[in-house]
Amino acid sequence: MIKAGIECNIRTYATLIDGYARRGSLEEALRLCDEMVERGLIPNTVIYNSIIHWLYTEGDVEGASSLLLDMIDKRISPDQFTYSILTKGLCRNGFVKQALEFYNDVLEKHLIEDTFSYNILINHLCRNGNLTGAKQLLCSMFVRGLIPDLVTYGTLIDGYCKEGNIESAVQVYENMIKVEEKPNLVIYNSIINGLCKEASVDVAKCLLDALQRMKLRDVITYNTLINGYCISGKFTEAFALFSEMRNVGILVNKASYNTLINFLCKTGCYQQARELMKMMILRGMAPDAITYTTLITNFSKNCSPEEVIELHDYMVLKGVIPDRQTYRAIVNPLL
DNA sequence: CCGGTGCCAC
Repeated sequence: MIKAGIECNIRTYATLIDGYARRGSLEEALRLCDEMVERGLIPNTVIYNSIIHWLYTEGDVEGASSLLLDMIDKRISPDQFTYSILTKGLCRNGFVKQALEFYNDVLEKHLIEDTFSYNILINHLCRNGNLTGAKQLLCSMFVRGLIPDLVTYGTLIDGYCKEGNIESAVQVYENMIKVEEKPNLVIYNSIINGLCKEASVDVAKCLLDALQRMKLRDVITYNTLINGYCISGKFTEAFALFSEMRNVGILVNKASYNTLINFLCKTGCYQQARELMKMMILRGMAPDAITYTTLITNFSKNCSPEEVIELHDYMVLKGVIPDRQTYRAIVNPLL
């Protein structure tokens, strides 16, 4: 663009900066910020939002905070994106209480009314098992005149399903239907997961068949049910479903393999588990940190230290980035 | 140009 004499504007830089940050190159993103300033362009709210978001994702709460202060200092006004980014950043780094306080503060000042931030808070309360708090937040949305959307309902349904409280999940589902919201695939997947975890795999399978007829299913639907079969000890069905995916045109992913590898390990089939890991490599999928943790923890309990180290070396050679905790706790002491 | 939900481990 520069060579062609087309001027790069803030939007050009914002796109590049977010792209680099998204790919994990925060340093390059920050370098581009400097570059644009040198060219007389001032980073706007969008750019600040993007960088703050990716700093939080990396776990750099301090870096994110100082950038926020810098933003305020330079009188670049935060918007509803900023608030939701802060809400999620605080939550995911363990500051759920602060996030709630922050959000109440923002609401009291009538700065913003935003479903996104509510959804984030509800999600984190659910994950911490505080379904009562999550439900209260839903109520306070109504009080503030905010309309819950599919994500709000889906988040609560998932929360209740994970808690094993199918009755409440159904209640939320029915309320959702009343306000004319049709469930989306994400919600169906949560329900399938809930059914599997309370040992109703067969009901879950019926739901999958129904979704199949509507052509409404994806790799997560299948993975969830494969996991459900594994939980119930139905390996034949699990592997059958794994094979069936190819026929219906849904590509297996790393999670599909990881699920089966885990349950092969749990039933003592360590060599088969390792073979399946090699199979995923042959299919062009490098093992990930979860494959690594699954195999290493199970091998360390049941196989020789040499085998564990050999396994570690092999996976690293194939491109895995070892899970730090697993490496420190298990592999490192063996070296 | 930036934010929210679902599958796999510990």
